[in-house]
Amino acid sequence: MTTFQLEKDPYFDICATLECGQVFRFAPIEGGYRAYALDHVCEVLDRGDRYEMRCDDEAFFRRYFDFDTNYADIRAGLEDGGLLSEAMAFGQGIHILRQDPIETIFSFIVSQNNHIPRIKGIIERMCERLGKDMGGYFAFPELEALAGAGEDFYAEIGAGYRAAYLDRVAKTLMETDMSAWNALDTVSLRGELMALHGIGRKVADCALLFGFNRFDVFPVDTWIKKVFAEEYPNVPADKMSTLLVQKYGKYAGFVQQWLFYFKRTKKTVDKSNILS
DNA sequence: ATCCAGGCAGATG
DNA sequence: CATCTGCATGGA
Repeated sequence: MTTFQLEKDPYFDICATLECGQVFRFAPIEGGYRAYALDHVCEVLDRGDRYEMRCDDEAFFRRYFDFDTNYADIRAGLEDGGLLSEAMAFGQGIHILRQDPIETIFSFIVSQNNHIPRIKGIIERMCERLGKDMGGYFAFPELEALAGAGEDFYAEIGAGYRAAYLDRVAKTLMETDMSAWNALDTVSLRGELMALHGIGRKVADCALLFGFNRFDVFPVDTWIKKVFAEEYPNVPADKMSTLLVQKYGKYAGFVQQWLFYFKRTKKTVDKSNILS
């Protein structure tokens, strides 16, 4: 275990970064969060003027949390003085994590037509039963373990109809040379992902954004559909996604994440206000 | 209880 | 090319 300190920055907030919906393996702890990625773990503790990072691999988590990207520059060209600016202020501390491609592929297959609490549970059970025991937590499973588990395993842990997708994608990827994928342009790489059974435009775009660091994408889910229902009436999700990439350009993925977090969280807040 | 969730594949106009 | 339907599960 190593520890390093991180001065507070207006454009990084651990809560917003983990809770915004891009990642499922984390948990709040006393004074901060514990985040898991592949076989690594990091505790992020709020010390007022700084974050204290306690982790097993400093270089891994400096990259994972995307501390080298200049968010002020990215934001500068995107402000619109309207809804987007409001969402950007709300999600001011979001960093797009640099997650593992395999972990994002399987996580977002699980996510389709599903609730976030259930998604977390299914992924957690995948790790508990197929991942390496790291002593206190479990690693995300190796592709070989995912491919050897069988469809019935995924059904047992509650994956529902996605069980067949998970099994088939794992087995297909075992036969796939993914090493050339990083050299592909975004559209070609999306094609490779969508060729996998159970991965459509939305899951592919999430993997591209969170697992392959492609920002010229705009995953369109039920929440984003609600945001743009008036601006793009009766436009199917995949076409809406293409239009939004054209509109927001090479940083469209950041815009998507701000709007998604804003819309989804605002709804929750509104509900609790009504109840209280 | 009924609806719905970070959608997808397959079938049908 | 566009639209429709079934799908497993469980939280709200």
